[in-house]
Amino acid sequence: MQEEIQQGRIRIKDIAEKAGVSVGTVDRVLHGRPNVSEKSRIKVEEVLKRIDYQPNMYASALASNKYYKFFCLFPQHKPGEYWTEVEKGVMRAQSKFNDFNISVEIFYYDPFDSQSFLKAAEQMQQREFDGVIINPTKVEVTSQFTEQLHEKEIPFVFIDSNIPELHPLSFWAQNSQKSGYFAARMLKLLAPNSEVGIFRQVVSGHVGSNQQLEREEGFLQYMKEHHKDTIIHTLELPAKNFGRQFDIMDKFFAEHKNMHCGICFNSKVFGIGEYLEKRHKKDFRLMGYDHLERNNECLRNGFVDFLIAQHPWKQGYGSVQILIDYLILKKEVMRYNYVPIELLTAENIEFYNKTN
Amino acid sequence: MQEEIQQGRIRIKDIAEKAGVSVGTVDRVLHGRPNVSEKSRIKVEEVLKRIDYQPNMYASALASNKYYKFFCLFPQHKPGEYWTEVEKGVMRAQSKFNDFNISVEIFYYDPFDSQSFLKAAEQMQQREFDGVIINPTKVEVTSQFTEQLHEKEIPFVFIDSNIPELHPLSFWAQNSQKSGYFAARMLKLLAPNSEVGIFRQVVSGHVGSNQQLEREEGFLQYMKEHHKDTIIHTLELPAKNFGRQFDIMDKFFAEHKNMHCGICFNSKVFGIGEYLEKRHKKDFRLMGYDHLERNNECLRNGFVDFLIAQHPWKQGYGSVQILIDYLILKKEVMRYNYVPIELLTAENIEFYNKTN
DNA sequence: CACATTTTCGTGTTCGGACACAAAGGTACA
DNA sequence: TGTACCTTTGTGTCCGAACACGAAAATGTG
Repeated sequence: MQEEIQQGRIRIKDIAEKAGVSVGTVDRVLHGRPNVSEKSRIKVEEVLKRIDYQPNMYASALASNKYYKFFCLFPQHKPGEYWTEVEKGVMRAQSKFNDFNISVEIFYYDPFDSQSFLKAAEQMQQREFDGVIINPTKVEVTSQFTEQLHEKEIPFVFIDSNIPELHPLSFWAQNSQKSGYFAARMLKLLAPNSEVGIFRQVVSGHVGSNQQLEREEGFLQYMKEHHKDTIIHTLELPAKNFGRQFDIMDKFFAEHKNMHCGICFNSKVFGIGEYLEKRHKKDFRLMGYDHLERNNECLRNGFVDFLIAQHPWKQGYGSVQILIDYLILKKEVMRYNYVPIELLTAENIEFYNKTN
Repeated sequence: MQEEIQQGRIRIKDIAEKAGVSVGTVDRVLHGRPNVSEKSRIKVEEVLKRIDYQPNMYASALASNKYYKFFCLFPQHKPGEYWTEVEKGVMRAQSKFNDFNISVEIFYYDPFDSQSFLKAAEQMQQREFDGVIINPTKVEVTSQFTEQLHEKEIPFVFIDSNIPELHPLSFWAQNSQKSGYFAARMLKLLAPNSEVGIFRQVVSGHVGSNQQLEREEGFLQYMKEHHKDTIIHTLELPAKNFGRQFDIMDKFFAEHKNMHCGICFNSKVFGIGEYLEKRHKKDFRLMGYDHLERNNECLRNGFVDFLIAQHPWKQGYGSVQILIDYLILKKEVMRYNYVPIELLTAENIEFYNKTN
């Protein structure tokens, strides 16, 4: 079958022949470049209307011989944490689309220090780049950066959470509210009649991330709609060494003898799981977020029952793809991209795959 | 940033310069073609060892100017059924990789008539093709075709289920046994103390598909390991108009008053769900397989509680990708590809997305 | 050593599209 | 009618890799 010519493929040359003009003219029409007479333009457009021309993107990228630089702005993190997976996705996309002549560079900010976000942004702006992937922080801070990007007409994609009013090109995230709602349904199945504990991560006294708040909101909404009488207790624990405050936790559990299930709206649930393990507390059903090695370990040991995963890998990969589609392939891009809300259990976790 | 030359990219030309030979010689070494002196070969191989050469696949595909034809052999089906989604994935891959000069053609067989499989295979063999995606039927039948493929050295990928002893290039499927095991865990959560009903699809008296059998096997294993005392009732229903045999079903439900949950190990669970709806039977928890419009409708109405999805779209897309990686990009391919075992509920189904 | 044959190797063309450049056509004005 | 200038159009080169072809070098044979 090889060595044959496929009839289906239409080239610029074919269009030129059909329209009775040269390839140069077709090229000018296709790209909306000037210096084409009305007569020629119409001839070409007629042909384009009749046929379905799909340019060979690889030939195109090859010929244009351009180089694209994408920057990422992510929170600082330790290896093995949530953002490591996002980065893996980004890097995978970079190598996968390497032949388009792209490269990606990651910048970091301290999520607990908003000045740090702007400092990193400033560093980036001293260099040239064609697109950015941003994990947004507070609106007032993020907007300072994105306004400059809008001015320079540099597209940006939000990742992991979204701020629609800053008008990103697109975003990749999970619907936090709905995922909290789903979590509530699942927790109620695990422990239908139990009081519920919520383990909050706080930084200097208040919940840092919007995501955590939105998940809790969805969770509470489900309870209001379906199980109004459920009693909920909340324990606030500092982000540093989350779950290692054994004395506070002992007290919390001792005070609520009828609380046999709980949830943690961030990826640090292993902190609680490991506490339960230390205390040999097997009668407590626990849920949390994200496919991290330490969380998975708890799942396998039975100290976490369910994890909700949000495909960080896919978010990273997808964000790069969005920029490529928009800048290089000139395709329409989806303005919103929600990752699925997935339930991981000891029984299905081995098949939660990270490949594309 | 555009218009710059990226330092990182290495071309054949660069290798030639470093090795002090011409591009022709480098090309011969890279492809293992003859007519290269030992001396030149070593010079080139030295350079290749030092650097990490990643050929520009798009330039390569462009230059080779080959055309690849892939065939699929799938079961006949009506629109909207499971296999429609697989086909969508295949077609998406075809258009996505169109610039590699590939095209895909689908052949069908009657899953209840094994002669039909071989007839379709024969039809295919009268034409030329470079790779096949096969949904295997019985081993004895499938092997007749795959042996011929091995002789001709045409690679084939199994989809939806696997027969390892026929040595496919790769396969894409869900682990049926584990997915049944997972289903059992979930059903036990839904109705912890209830007797269980299994709704089997049978054709002329016996279960047609391996997949259904393996899922049931996994299901029973979970029950044996964790809930030995669970009472299970089985109802066999013919594939034609599955779930429309109201009289038989009425009898089944009447006979088992303590049976408040059930499962159906194939994608036709909507048949049972719609029965429950007609009978206004809200006290029965039902599980089934696959993201089909009629199943989703049952999920939304509350007559099916959980669906297990198996990414048919991804299986189709992935199978084409395997053939491309192997034949065109000459990459190592994964020999086994399991799709995740995903739980769909009314709360998360809207985010079960089919995009890549 | 002359000549034929085989092996080795470099050059040139090709793929489809982007873009530079030059040639041709058109218009304006003295 | 000639010249200047702008618009329109076609041609040629390039991107990176594949492969055909022919030249050069090595080997074989009488």
